[in-house]
Amino acid sequence: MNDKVESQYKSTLNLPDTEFPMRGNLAKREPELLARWEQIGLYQQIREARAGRDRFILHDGPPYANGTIHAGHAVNKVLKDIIIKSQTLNGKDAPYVPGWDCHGLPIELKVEEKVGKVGENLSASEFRKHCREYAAEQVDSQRTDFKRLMVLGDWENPYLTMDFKFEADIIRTLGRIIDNGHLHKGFKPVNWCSDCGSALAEAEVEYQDKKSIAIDVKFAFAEPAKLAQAFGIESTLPASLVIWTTTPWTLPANEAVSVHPQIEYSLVQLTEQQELLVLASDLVKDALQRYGIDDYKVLATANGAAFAQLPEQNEAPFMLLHPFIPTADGQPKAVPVITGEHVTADSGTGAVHTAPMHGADDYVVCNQFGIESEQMLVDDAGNFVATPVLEALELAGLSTADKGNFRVLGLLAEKNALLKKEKFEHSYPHCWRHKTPIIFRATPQWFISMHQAGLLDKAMQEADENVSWRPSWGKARIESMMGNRPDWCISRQRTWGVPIALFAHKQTGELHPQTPELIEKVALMVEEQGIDAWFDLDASTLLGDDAEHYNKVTDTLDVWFDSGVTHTAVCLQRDELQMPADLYLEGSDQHRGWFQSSLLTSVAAYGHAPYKTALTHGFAVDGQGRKMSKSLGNIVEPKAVMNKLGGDILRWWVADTDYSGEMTVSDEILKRTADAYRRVRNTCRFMLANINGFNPATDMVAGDELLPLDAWIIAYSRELQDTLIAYYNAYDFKALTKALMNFCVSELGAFYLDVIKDRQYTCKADSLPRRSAQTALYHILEAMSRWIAPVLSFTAEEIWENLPGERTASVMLSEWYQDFPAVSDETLGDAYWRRILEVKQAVNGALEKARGDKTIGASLSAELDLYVSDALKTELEKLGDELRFVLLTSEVRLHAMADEGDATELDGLRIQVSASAKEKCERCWHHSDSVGSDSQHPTLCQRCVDNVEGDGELRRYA
RNA sequence: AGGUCUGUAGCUCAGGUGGUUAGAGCGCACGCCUGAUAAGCGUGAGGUCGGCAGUUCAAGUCUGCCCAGACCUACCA
Repeated sequence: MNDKVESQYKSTLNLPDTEFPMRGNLAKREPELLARWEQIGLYQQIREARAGRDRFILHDGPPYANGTIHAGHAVNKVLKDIIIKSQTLNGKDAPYVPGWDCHGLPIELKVEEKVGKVGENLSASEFRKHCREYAAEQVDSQRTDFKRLMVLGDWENPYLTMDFKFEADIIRTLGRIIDNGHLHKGFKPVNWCSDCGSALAEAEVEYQDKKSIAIDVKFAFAEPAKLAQAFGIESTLPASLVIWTTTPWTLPANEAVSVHPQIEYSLVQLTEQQELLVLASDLVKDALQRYGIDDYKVLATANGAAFAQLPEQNEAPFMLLHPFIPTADGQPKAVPVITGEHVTADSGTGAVHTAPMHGADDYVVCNQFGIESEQMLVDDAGNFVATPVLEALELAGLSTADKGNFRVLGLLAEKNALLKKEKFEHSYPHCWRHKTPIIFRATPQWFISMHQAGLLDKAMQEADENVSWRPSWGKARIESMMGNRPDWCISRQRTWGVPIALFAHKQTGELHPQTPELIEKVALMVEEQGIDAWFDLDASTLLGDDAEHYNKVTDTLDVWFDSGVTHTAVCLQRDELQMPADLYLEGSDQHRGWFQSSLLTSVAAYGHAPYKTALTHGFAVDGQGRKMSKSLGNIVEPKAVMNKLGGDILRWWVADTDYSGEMTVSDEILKRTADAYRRVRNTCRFMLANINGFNPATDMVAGDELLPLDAWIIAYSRELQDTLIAYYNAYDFKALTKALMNFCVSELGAFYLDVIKDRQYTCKADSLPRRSAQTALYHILEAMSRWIAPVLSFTAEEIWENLPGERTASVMLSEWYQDFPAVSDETLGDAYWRRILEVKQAVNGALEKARGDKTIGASLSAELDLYVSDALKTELEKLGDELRFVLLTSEVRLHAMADEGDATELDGLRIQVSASAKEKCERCWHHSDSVGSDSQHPTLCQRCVDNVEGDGELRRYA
């Protein structure tokens, strides 16, 4: 307290007082609030309170049930929560049912680490049990962290894609999509183990060194002269494109040769052989050396695009003759030269033998050019099948692993197409169980066709016409992605997934004629026992004698299908939800993911989109805008922020940041965020401290009795509320936080609160001047606690608890504040006070100058002489004697404009500041002639005497 | 490599249809107050509007190119 003696009159003041602490101590106290929410069943109470009201359905996209939550999770959940809470305050019934995506490979990998692989250490069924347990643990762990973010939802009843009922509904939805004619059976290359006789998942493949035979093979151009022209020269010599491969056995399945459009190729003339070869320019030297040819010359060069088909072209400019596969009429089979981005000039020849049945890249590139193989030439055991052509070539029945491979080499040699053959050791995929090399082999896979029943067209139409994409570029994004996508391959060769519960005829591959009924039967079983019901099922149980003719499909569904059908398994199943949902809200990556899988499955099953609006947010990145990564060490973990700064700080950050692009987080940003939070908090605290002793039931001042300044701030607040609600409804939270902040700083901090302090502290406790201001503060707090509730969920509740009067158990059980008193003052309205603020600003400038001169210190030690225009004078006189309270000075004298004082930024205003020579009142600190006029209180001014023991001073304006 | 998006003071953000010295809040510096005090009030200093070129009498705002970053394409949720 320094050496100053505390005034004996201090006890006669009404100083601010509140239990509401200056510092939030959020990390410690937020969990206490969460416990209380849980204890009173807040989420359920809100449901009951909003039962029957208009609904707002934000449907939760399921995060994957693996790993601790990161900033991206936090952003997503908090944004959802802000929307849910603001809609709840709108009076809507806005349930939030969180969910998790539980099947799939990442969980399989985690479980494998723990218990080993299926078939080695345990059965598939046991493995699935472990997966289920693991996923449940992950859900629990993530749920705890999500709740800690103060996200309100039905956490005790979330949806899990591994719930038996959910699994059954996935199968039912698949059935519906099949009924609508979208299912299609096709071929696609997968990892295939000839020993297992089955496809392997990526996780079942391990890489080991393998010795292969690498060969360089000539593919002769059908029209060599034309080729020479493409290189800009004339020649009639035979010409070949040379490919290099380590899998000779795939050559019978060749359908094309790929070159890179931008790589340069050389046309090389072999002097001795009198023929031309096309090789990537960078590889000419190596290749010819490999072939033992040193007598050659490069005739010309050209980019691949000059002699190969581009995706936008309808036909290939050049065809090659397959070295040994004939067509039906005995002529060599012709295959096109195409361009592919997968081609490199790092090794080989720069031209890639392309067999869509045996390579992933090959399949993709052939798809692009509409090239399809008619038949799979290799059987389940890895042997060539017996087609007439292969029989004639003596390939039929030979194993691709050895004899078949050698026979291909022989054929090439016979046809003089083999330039080189050598041993080649490389890393090659092997079956994890048999430790044998695998092959790429196209197998039957299930697809959802984009075209056969018009799915793509309808989905595009829905996206275009019936969904609002926000930001608007989301529409172009998803349309472009869907437009380019191939048929959706929904088959996976996995253990932990929902089965494609179908029976396919052993010979024809046709689905069983009773498929719809069978699917429902299976679904009922899965509903009881989970997906194991299918895997354990003996086909004869359902098919009877038919079983011998049908294969039970054991592929699992792509997990995107699982999460894609939440519209059915969740929105249609839960009474509190509905479909289509009002809003899906996910990261921008989900245009390719969930937004799309949901749209496609919904359109396929029901013919319409599952959401009315798709809102997107960006990714959390570091202060420099770079993605977070372990190696950069720039990861911001929600948990750490939570434990250090608190959830409300993190939530304010989410709200304050423009989520339409990348969202930057760093220590500095969070520090600024915490600063902003403290400002809002302290403003509320000051208001709470100043309604100390105010009982709204008995002390509230009626609208028409309020002092004009108080009426103004109430009217201002009411208008601000409309603005804030509009921001919430537009999901523009950064505008909201800025508006809130500005209100606290400008209208309140720098003006209203500063001005009313004198009245609050010095007037009689129960006087009209004080009660009027308290009435205003009370209304503002009632409104403010709701304004901030969707964002600052903890702090809002804290204010709520500290407000006087009967109220609900949580601010979230209320709606936007509607009990502002009707106030209207035409003469002293908003325009008037804005004018006063301009004057105050000019006065501040003058006071600051006087302070610099050491003329004054505190503004109450100053007196003002204002030289003003007639118009301004009329305005200022409206406040009479109380102008000094607004300007926070001891005295203000108004004069007609004259050449006195200093000019200000305002035209009609000149100001003279002087230090008051009058006595300072010990109690109110104003300087006044009246100090000492009462002998009982020699250190007080007259109005303080009135306030201490008289009837109290009168205030009419401020 | 391609597609989409983003780039305004140290930080977070405003800046309809191009038009005076580019704004706000925070932070920072300085000052005041000590009856909001690990607070509050005031004043002030900070910007090549990512860069370059162009259209125009005039561009942060239109066009092109470039740079940096993010997301998506290699079936991975």
